[in-house]
Amino acid sequence: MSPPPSPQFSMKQEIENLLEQAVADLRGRGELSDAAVDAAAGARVQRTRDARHGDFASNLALALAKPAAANPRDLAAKLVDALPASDAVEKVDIAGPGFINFHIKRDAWLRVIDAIDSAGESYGRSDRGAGRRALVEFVSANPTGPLHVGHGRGAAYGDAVARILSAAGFDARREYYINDGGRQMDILALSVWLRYLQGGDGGLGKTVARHFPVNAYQGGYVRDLAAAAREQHGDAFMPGGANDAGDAADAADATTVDTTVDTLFAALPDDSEARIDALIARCKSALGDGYRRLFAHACDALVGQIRDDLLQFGVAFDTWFSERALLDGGDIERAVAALDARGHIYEQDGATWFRASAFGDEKDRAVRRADGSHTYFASDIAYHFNKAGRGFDLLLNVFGADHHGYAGRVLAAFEAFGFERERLQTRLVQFATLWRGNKKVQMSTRGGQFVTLRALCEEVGVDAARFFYVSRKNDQHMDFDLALARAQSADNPVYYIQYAHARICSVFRREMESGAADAGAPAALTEPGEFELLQTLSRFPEVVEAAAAAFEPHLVAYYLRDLARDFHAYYNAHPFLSAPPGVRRARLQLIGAVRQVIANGLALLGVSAPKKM
RNA sequence: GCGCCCGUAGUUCAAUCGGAUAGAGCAACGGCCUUCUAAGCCGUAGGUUACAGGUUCGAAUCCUGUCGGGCGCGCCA
Repeated sequence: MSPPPSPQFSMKQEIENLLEQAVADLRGRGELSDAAVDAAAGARVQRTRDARHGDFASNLALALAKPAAANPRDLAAKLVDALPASDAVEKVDIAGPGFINFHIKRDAWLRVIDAIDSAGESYGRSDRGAGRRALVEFVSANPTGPLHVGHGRGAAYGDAVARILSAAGFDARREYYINDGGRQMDILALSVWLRYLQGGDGGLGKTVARHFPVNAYQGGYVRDLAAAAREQHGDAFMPGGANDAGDAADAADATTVDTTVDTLFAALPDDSEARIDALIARCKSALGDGYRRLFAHACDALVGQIRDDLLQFGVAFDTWFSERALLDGGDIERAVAALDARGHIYEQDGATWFRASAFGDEKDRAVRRADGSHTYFASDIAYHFNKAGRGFDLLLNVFGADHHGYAGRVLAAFEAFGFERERLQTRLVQFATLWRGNKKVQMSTRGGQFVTLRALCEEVGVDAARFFYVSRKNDQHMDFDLALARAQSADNPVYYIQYAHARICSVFRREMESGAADAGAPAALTEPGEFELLQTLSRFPEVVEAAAAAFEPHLVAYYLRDLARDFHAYYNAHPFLSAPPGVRRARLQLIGAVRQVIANGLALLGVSAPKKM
C-alpha cells in the first residue's frame, strides 16, 4: 500500500548536513570538545520568519557557546569558515547574538518542482518510521448509543494521526476498543427490554412507560432497537416466553405477563442507581438465557451503527477489539498473573491490588474486588498487555479529556509489565463545547439529548467537519457552534483550500481544450510570488515529519492554508495560459506541483480534493 | 482539598522539543471581475501573550506563586 520511500528534495536537510560537516571538521582539529558537541545536540536548523535573516537559520553557535565556553559569534565565524561549499547556498552570514543565516540561491528552489513531479502522491512521505508498527486506539466509545459530535473530534484526530504516521513510514493500524463488558451495557440491555415490553401486546405500555427509569437510556434509538428485537425474535423476550417461545402467544399468557410486569416494578429501592441495578437483576432472571441474546442484539446493532457512522465519516478501523472477548479468553487472569509474577500484586481487605504507586500513579488500584469480580481497570490492564503482546512498537491511546485520570494508571501497569514507557503514548482530546448560537448545548447519552455525528455530517458535510476538528491542537479546548458551522459552511477554511485545488484543475482542463503543446523549464520562473510558492512547497515534507513526531495533524491543516493563500495570491496576480510561451509552461508546472501537494495534504486529513467546485 | 489540561487581537485559533519585529480565519472599514472559477485577491485597523516574580544571550513557551476556565480523583463503568 505505502509506496517505497524515495530520496527527496530537502533543502533543510542539506543545510543540516553542511553544519554537521563543519562541526566534524572543528572537532577533528580539536577546536570543539566531544562534550560540547553532545551538549549542543538540541540545536536546530529552522526556517526564518524574516527574509532579512535569509532562508534558514541555525542556533548551533548559541547552543555550543556555553558548553564550549566561547563567544557565540566567534564560534559562528569558525563554523562558517569550516562549512563545505554548496551549490545551493548563495551566502552565509552571522547575525544577532550568533545565528548563522543561510541564503539560498534562487535557482536551487526550482528543484522542488521536479522533486514533486517525480514523487507524485508520495511527495511528503518519508521512512522516518522505518516500518515500525504503530497501533492507534481511538473513539472506543461505549456502544450504548450512536456516536455524537463529542466523539467526532477523537475520530477525526485519531484517523488523521494514523494517516500521518503511515506517511511518515510507520505501519499504522487503527483499533476500536469495544467496552461491552460493563454495567452501562446492562443498563442499555435493560432499556431495550423495557421498550420492548412497552411495545408488546398485553396492555403493558402504560405500566412500563410509567416505570421507565429516568437514568436508563431515553433516546429514540432504544425504541428502534426494541422494535428490531421484536421483528427478529418475536415474543422470545417476553417474561415467561423465554423458555417456550414457540407457543407463548396464548391469550392466557397476557395475565402471566401482566403479573410479572407488576412484580417487576414492585418494591424497588429508592436510590435511582440501586433501582436500576435491581431491575437489571430482574430482567436477567426473567429472561434466563434470553438475556444474553437480547444483550448481543443491542450491542451488535449499535456497534454496527457506530461502524457505519465512522465509515461515513471516512474512518475505517482495522480491528474492533471486544472487552468481552478478553473476559472470555482468560486474558485478565493472565495479565494479573504476569504482574503478580513480577511482585506488583498484593491482597488487602479481601481485594486484589496492583501497586500502581510504585510506577508514578497517585495510588494503588484494585484489580479484583472482595466478591471476586474484576474491576474495569483489570480489563484495561489486560487489554494493554494484549496490545503490547501483539508486537507493536508504538501504542498510541487517544482519550477524551474525561479519561485523563486513566493515562497514569494504564502507563503504570504497562511499565510494571516490563515494557518501555515510551512505547505507550497517550494524547488527550479536549472536549468541544457545543453551542447553538449563544446557547450552550448540553449533551447526555442516557438522557437521549445529543447531536449525532451522522447528523453533523449531513448538516455541514464530512470534509468541513473533519477539517474543523483537526484545525485545533488536540489539547486545546474548542468551541463548536452548530449554527455557525451550518450557516458559514461556505466560509469554512477547508473550502478555501479545496477551492485552490479545483481552480488548478480547472486551468488544466482549459489547457487540454486548447491543445497547445509548448516547451519550458522551471528556470523561466522569476516572480517573487513564484519563489514564495516554491519555498512553501518545499516545506511540506518537514511539516509531515513534525506532525508525525508530535501527533499533531493541525500542523498539516495550517500548512495547507498557507499554501492555498500563496496560491490564490499568485493566481490573482499572474496569468498562466496566456503567459509568454516559455513562462507559460513553467507556471503550469508550478501550479501542477501545488495541486499535487494540496491533494497529498488533504489526504492526510481525510479530506477530499475536488476537481470542480 | 489533591492531581492533570488550558488561559494569546472584539471573536475562533496558530506560533517549528526556548529564537530575532507573536501570525491567520471570522467580524469591521476601503478598493479589484471585457483575462485561466470573486468559495478569490489587494489594503487599513486590531496585542502589556490572565497577573506577579524568577531562570538566560534570548521566554507566549521553562520554574514558583496568584487569579480564572475545563476535567478527574470508588473494591463505579
